[in-house]
Formats: sequence, C-alpha cells, structure tokens
Amino acid sequence: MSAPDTKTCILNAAEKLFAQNGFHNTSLRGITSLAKVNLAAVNYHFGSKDALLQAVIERRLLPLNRLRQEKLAAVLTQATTSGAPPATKQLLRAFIEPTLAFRHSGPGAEDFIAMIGRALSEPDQTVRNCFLQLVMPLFQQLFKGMQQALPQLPSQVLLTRLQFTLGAMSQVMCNSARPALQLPGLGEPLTDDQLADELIGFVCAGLEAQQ
Amino acid sequence: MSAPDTKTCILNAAEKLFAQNGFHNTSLRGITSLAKVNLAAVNYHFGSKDALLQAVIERRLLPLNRLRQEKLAAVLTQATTSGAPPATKQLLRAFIEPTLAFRHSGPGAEDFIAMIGRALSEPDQTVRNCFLQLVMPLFQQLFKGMQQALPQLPSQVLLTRLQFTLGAMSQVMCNSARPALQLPGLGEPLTDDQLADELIGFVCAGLEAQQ
DNA sequence: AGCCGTTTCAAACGAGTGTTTAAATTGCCT
DNA sequence: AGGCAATTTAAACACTCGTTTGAAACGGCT
Repeated sequence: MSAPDTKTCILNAAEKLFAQNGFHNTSLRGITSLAKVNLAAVNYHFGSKDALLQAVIERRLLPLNRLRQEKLAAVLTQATTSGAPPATKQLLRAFIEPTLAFRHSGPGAEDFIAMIGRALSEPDQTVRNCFLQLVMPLFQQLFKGMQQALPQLPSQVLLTRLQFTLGAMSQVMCNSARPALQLPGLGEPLTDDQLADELIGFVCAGLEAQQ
Repeated sequence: MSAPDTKTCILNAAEKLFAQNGFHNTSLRGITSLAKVNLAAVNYHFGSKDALLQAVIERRLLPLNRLRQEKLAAVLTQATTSGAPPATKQLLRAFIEPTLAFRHSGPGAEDFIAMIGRALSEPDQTVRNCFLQLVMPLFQQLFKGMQQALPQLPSQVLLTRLQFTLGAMSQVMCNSARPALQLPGLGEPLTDDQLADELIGFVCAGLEAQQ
C-alpha cells in the first residue's frame, strides 16, 4: 500500500534504521532491503550515503523548524506589541511543544525525533554538522528571545542554561521510543502531555533560577 | 616516557578514539596504529573489540562510581543521623561534582567523560548496555535519596525529572571537550567551577519546581 | 510502431573490517 | 646456556562496506 515511490521508500527505511542503529552502523544494503528496492537506487536517487542522510534530516526538520520558528515569532511579536518582555515559559512552549508533538505526526516520526535528539552529542561530523546547520538559526532566535525574557542573566550564563535545556530535551526525544532508564514498580509512566508539561516546568525553573 | 605497557597503550588509544569518533566508527587498526602496537595485540590482550570497549569503560567508570557512591552515602548517612531528610542540592553535588571534576583527573579523562555523556542516548546496544549495567546501581541510590529529599513528588515524576537531570549533565560532559553550541561575541566562557555551579543550580531548581 | 529519457537491475569493484594463524621474538627461570 | 611460557609479529582469512558499471526494463511521446 501507500508508497510506490522509490525515493520515499528509501527515505522511510533510512530514517528508521538511522534512528535505531545510528548512521555509521546502518548499511545501504540494510536500507534497500527494508525498502524493497535495489541497492543502486540510493546512489542513483541521492548520490551518496551522506546525501541520503541530509535528505532524511531535511525532509522532516525543515517543516518542524518552520513551525517552531513561527511559534517563536508569534510569542516575540505579541510581546513587543504588548510592551512587556516575553515570558520564559511561553518561549519554551513555542520551542518544545511542537518538537514533542512531532513524534506523533505520523509513522516514523518518533524514530526521527530520537535521531535528532541524539544529533547534538553525535561524535560524527557528518551527522552533527548537517543537523547544526539547520537548527542554528532557530536556536539563535530562541536565544535572543530569552535574552529579553531574562535580561538580568549574563549572556554566557544564559547560553549555558540553554545548553542544559537542550540536554534535558534531547533526553526526552531519545528515550520516548525506547526508555533507557526504568525502575520497576513505579506505576504508570507519564502521558505525553504530562511529560511535555514536566519538561517545560523543569527547564523553566532552571532557567529562571536566581544566581 | 610513561607507558611501555601494551595493554595500557591500547586502552589509552581506544579511549581517545572511541570518544572522538564513536565505537563503530573506530577501527582496531586505528587504535593499534595510534598505540604503536601490533594489530593482533587487541585480540590477544582483550579477546575482541567489544571486550576492549568494556575494559575501556570499566577502567575509569568503576573508580568514578565508587567515588560517587561514597559521596552519596555520606550525604545519606549524615541525613539519617541528623534526623532530617537529605537536601536536594547536596545529593546533586555528590553525584555531579565528582563527575565533572573527573575530566581533569589526567590525560584522556575528558575524552572519557564525553564518551560516557553520550552513552545514555547511544543507539548501539554494545555501548549502552555496558554503561547502563555499571551505572544503574548508582542511579538507584540517587533515586532513593531523592525520594527522601522530595517526598511530595510522585515517583514517576521524580524519575522523569532525574532523566532531565541526566540529560543536562550529559550535555556538559559531551560538550566540554568540543562545544557544539557557540555564539560569537559573548565574552569569556564560564570556568569549570562556574559551570558545575550553574548545572547544579539549574537541575536543583528544576527538581524542586512545584507541580 | 519506434524512439528516448528515466528508472531498475544484477554484478562486480576496491577498500576496509574484526579475527585468526603460525612463526618469530622476548624475557625470565634453573 | 638452554628451555619455556608469554608476547609480538606479518600475513592471511572471510566478510561487509559504499560505489560504479553496463545492460535490461519501463513509460510517455510523435
């Protein structure tokens, strides 16, 4: 059903395997056999394995970044029109909620988010650069907004705290597909909405902590 | 100078390359040529590449875990003798400060910490299981201490917030060797002591945030 | 029908991988 | 000095990798 398009089949299979096994631990043969296409199709349609990775990331990250950018811009313009600085929590919401909600935007999206969550600490330059290049403008926008929301914080401190924020966030992104940390007998795990609220509350408190 | 011991040379080289390039993107030939030993020495002394990874991790993580465990136990016993619950910040200090200080415990230690910081979100089971198996008892001890420090928090919420904590922490561990996120013209970056204080203050505020 | 650009296919290429082997070398012992 | 176990060495093994090739199949066109 659904996708007779060879290119899309390859993208879907690559996304799943890159997310599950990492870029270097995924072979083109694994991808093409999962996608049920010929091995040479990857190089024909994308040129190389690196270019395939770029395509996999761009396909989902460009729309997601556009959405996050819009939500951030909405918070910022609404703040300037009202004359008040933007609220930390609103900025965080604009950045985090679309990201976590994206996991349920369709099949494979959860894998993709796990992959992106890992990208920041990725040792391989191929993956990290491809990700950083796409996400840096958005991060700078978030940083500028936070400078307005928390003007008393020195810029370096703010940057550091935003790194903590990304770290907490990426932990959620990676571990929603397959939780690494589990303890027995703690009852029901949190729902996705609860998880998002917890994350936002956590990093908001951390960002606003007095020095 | 220093290390004519073949086994140690291999461990040092493997540690550096595993940390810089990841486990799967590091070849035994790269390790042995950096260590200036014969290729077969790895299999002779360690048995396999997987076993070498385990040895690399255990060499540093066992002493580090022992130190963290002792500091945690000290906080906990001092709390029980005083009758009061342990303080969140003291528990965090016992867990975080030795970890960050470990980066300066000698050559290669910073690389090792970066590798450990990545381990939680590692897609590869070889690396993640090896790490989790060594760190889970310590994490459970931290969890129990936090249950005493924050008794009003439901266990699942506490677990989730501790995951955020580990995420923020791993971000510091990974990015101290090579910072991924940098913005131009922000002045001097934080010193290591400032960084540790910031991290502890951030996650402490997040853990203690009211629901 | 015949053509032609696009796509698919099986097969092979050269390079790199972890591991094994058997001989050579070393260093310590009586 | 000779013997012996531990170590080192060069070479090869079987395999997987990303990529390339040239022919085959497809699909819309006049």
